[in-house]
Amino acid sequence: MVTKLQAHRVVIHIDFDYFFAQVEERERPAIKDKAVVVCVYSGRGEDSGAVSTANYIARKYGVKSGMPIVFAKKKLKNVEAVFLPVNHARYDMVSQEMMNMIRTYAYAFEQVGVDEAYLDVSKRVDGSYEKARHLATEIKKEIFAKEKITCSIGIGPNKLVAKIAAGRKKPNGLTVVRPEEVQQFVSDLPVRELMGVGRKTEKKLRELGIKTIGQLAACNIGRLVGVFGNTLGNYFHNASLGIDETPVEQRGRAKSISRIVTLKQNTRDPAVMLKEIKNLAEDVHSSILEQGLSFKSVSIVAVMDDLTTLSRSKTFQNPTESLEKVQRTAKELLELLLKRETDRSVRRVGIRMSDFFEEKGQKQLADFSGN
DNA sequence: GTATGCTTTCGGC
DNA sequence: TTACGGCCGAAAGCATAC
Repeated sequence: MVTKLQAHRVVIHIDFDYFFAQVEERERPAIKDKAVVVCVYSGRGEDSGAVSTANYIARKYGVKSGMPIVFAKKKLKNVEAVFLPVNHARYDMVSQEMMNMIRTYAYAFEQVGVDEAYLDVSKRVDGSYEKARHLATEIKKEIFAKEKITCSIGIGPNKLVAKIAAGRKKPNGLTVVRPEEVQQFVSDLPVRELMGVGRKTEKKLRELGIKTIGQLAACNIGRLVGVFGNTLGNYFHNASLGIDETPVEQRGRAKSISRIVTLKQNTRDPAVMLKEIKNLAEDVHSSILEQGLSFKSVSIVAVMDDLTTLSRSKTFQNPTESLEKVQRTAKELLELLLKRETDRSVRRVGIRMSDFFEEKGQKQLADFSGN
């Protein structure tokens, strides 16, 4: 039998520090010493909406992502603070510049969202964690020199460990975890550090007496599968041991595109909702066509007054590009949803399209039409 | 039974 | 405790096909 000596991988995870707020700071030096809170305003009332990101000064006072804006204002009531609306177009531009710099360092590159990336640098550093540390320092230097943005970096033998490592020292941190240190490194950390463990899963695990990753590792795998199902149970078991074989690879195009808005006021009037949904549909539809795609599935979403989310969806027999078909389908789906929902009123509505197909002739058509 | 497809919900950032 | 965005991917749950 032929055996191949498999050297350990060396994976880098890069996380841009408090990204949206840092971009705002960079562009308005005057706010740098203040609490900066980047907000998603919902358009109902002065301060309705949620916090997207805050700088570390604001965090010191307990401001967190996802928190209602009014809550953040209370926390910062005796502090010099700046509240700004999100400017996604701006952050996307900065992100792209940064990602294009970073990707040149790696044999394999994977962007995650707007502010995170994985690099497989095994070849580049010849399996050496010392070289990887040096490389990471260089990357940080170049990013700061060219973009004036700091980031936190984690290095490990796989994506799981690299990501957790990046989160250990923030902002502007660098954490290296060598293969032989993995067990020791993860075992005392709270399970919350694992990707896929949020508030709900954390609670479920706590009810099983599991608080740390080490305790998770000690838990019988059958028990985990019993509680979380096959996929998640096995994932948790492997993750608790710092095992993750998933490759660093470029992500393809999005599998769904959606838009959602908060209504001016809660309503049960289908006409009001449909008007909004039709607008959103136009938006999503044009974005899909711009990418030369057709689609097969449409779903609508309603967030009720108690913040529970309901959805209805429909998949066509064949892919289509028709906006009219989307809007007609959305209307049917909305009626279907409201028929079953008699007491609560609706706070937010949205639309989501998925099941994309490449439209082969699209490019030429676009050229002829002058687009 | 297993594979596959569709709908709805969950959870992370 | 307050009051509450806008996305995304993927799992769960169920139905149908072979």
